[in-house]
Amino acid sequence: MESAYEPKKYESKIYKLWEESGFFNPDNLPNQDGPAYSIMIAPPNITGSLHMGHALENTISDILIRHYRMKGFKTLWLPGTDHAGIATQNVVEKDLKKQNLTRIDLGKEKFLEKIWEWRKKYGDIILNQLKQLGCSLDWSRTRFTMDENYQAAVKKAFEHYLEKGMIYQGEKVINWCIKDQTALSDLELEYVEEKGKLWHIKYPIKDSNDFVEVATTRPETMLGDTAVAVNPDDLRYKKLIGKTVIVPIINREVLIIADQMVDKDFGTGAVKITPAHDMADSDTGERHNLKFIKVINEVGKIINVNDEFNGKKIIEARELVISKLKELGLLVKEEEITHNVAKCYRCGSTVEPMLSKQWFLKTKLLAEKVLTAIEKNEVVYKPERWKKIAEEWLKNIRDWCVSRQIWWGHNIPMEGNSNTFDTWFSSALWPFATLGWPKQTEDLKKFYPSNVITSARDILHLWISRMIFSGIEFMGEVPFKEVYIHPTILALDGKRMSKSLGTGIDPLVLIEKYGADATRFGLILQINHDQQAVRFDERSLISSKNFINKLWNVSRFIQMKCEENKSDSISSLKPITLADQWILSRINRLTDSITKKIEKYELGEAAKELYEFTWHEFADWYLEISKFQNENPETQNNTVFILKSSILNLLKLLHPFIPFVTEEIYGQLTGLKQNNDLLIIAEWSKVDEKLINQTAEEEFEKIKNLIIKIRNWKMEQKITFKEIVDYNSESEDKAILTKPEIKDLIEKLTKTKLIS
RNA sequence: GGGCGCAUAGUUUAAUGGUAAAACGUCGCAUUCACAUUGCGAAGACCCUAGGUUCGAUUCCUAGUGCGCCCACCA
Repeated sequence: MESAYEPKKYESKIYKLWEESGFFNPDNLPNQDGPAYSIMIAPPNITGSLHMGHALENTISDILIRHYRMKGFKTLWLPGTDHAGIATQNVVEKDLKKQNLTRIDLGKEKFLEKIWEWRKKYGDIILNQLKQLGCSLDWSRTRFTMDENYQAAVKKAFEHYLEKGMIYQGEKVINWCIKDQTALSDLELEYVEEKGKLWHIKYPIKDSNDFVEVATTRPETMLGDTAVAVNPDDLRYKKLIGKTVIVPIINREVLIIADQMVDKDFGTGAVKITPAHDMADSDTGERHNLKFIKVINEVGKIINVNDEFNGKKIIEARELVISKLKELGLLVKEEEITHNVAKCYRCGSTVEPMLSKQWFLKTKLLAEKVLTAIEKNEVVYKPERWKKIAEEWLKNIRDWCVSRQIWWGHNIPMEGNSNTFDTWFSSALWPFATLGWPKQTEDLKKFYPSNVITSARDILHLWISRMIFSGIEFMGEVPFKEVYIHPTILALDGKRMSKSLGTGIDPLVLIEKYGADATRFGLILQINHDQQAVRFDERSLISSKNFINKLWNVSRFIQMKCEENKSDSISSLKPITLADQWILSRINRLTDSITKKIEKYELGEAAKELYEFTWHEFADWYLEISKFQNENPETQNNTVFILKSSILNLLKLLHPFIPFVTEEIYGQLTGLKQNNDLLIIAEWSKVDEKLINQTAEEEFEKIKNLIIKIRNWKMEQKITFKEIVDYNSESEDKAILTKPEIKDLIEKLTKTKLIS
């Protein structure tokens, strides 16, 4: 063993060893009778490359999987990727643009061919990156959301909903992305704060010289106005309710209606209603039976108005409306305003609400079933606060627009292939479609429901809630028992890590710099199971790298001692020193604590404890003491035995966190291997209650403190240890070290680093 | 507008109803020892502000401020 651990020398070799062993696959595990433990990966998009969120999330899952595997469970961690409709279509379109081509030029069939080619070439990059991180995923079960079987699952789900009358086609106001040419669901919007203008416009009241003043940020939509609404309790407008006003420019006569949705205090307190181009107005329109007049089309141009407006782009129409209003003297004022504008979560362009014929899934009953399951604790959220947030959304759920007008995706069966499903419609089936559903497979029986889903909070509704209702609907059972929402990784300044802002950190660069183990450990060290966000600090990875090197050298030392003393046939541990009792007690306590922490998702806490123990208890104290215990024939055998068993135990406890280096050490420590097997399937340590010894811990603590006092004293007085001893023996009455045993102990300690 | 989280050393984070711990950084000291990716030591914190509960608050409560995030039909 070299004196410094070099991750690059070992990591790929060890990963290969694991893959060849077959132990990532539950069917090859030695204990076939063990209970199942399964996790379905949150499938990364095929367009993606590994980011810090992935690195953290998958490290967490890998820790859990490795822990339970060692505990004898039949563990399955299933990998896969998501076809990611809009995202992928965008990427390939961009690629085509380099050759000055659009998807329209190619036509649907050719374009889809291109996407499949693209996916073949780049789609698995991210999975290979997970291998570099050390993830013990069962590659033999890798799934893709567009696989043949998965297509069957989506089809089956649609037919099921159709039969039950839960899915319907309807013309409703939906969010339309003009750039991507598709409908989007409510969850696929991002609200961005923007500076805009609020225009105050006078609408003349019919047969009078009076006006009603309305305010709008989108004046072009007045071309589709079919009412003006006021709050029924608004005294200013009470007498106007029921009167007719004339929408300027187009001179349409519309009614003034009363509706609670109007906020008296915003703008002028009177709202123009455009049912075909606003979500809220569409609801109002339905309540009051208003006409829906569509004036903006799918490509963002004006329709159904007149020759002057038809065919104009939204922004041109807006300018024209404003200038005409000015001419008419009906524009009261332009006000600067900051407001939230809905953007497409994929391309960032402004979303236009518009009337459109789409497929909708009725979600109310589905959501109610999820709420019941949550109430019955069939699915448990960790940390608990996410439960409330999930419930809030489920209680206020709206029907889900599941059709998309993009080409890349699952075809909607009834449609003669023109529309596709929302990517999330297929992702919602992930926990069982990956196991073979709708076929009743062995895997489905064994591994459904999974134990936990590990995820970022931003897809709590988009994905997790929808998986739960799909699971209940199709499998009759929640798809996972626990939802663990891990913290979000922020940049050091507390801002979001994002590629576009250039604040992202590439985990692969970190792996290159510090090794996969240090990257994993450094990440986990920074999190707290309860926390919402973490400011990523690279210094933690430096500490971790040093820690791993420390572990490496501790092992090297023990290996040396084992070679010096080959008698490992100790039948009893007597006589046993205080230090021996202490370390045995401590390591058993540690085993208990780490096991509990992992199972409660307290991984950061566990990592900190392992770091502290390995370095500052085992290495700093026991290893130093072992040096003189090793010189005494009476204590030598025990010491070597305890060193061996302790490091073995520590390697097991550390393995889920830093799998590569622990596996390598395990392999190198001659005589430590059990049945010549790999650490990945070594049996997780059991706590030996008999060895937990409170008294020994307290006694040892006293000696530690004494030694620390001596160190301090020595530093302050700037004298050597020899001078302390000499001073002591010269004058017994002035002695600092009165007890001869302590003097003796400290003399021994000079041979170590405890006092030097 | 509603909700959630956070606020502690220069920095990133712990813990705690009895004035606080670690890592990195800083400053000393050590060096043929498994490890300089090391060991030992030191300096460094009015624990965000204001009230309240309490014998006592950094910790519990309330309000405020700042930062981060989520939800919402502010047109």
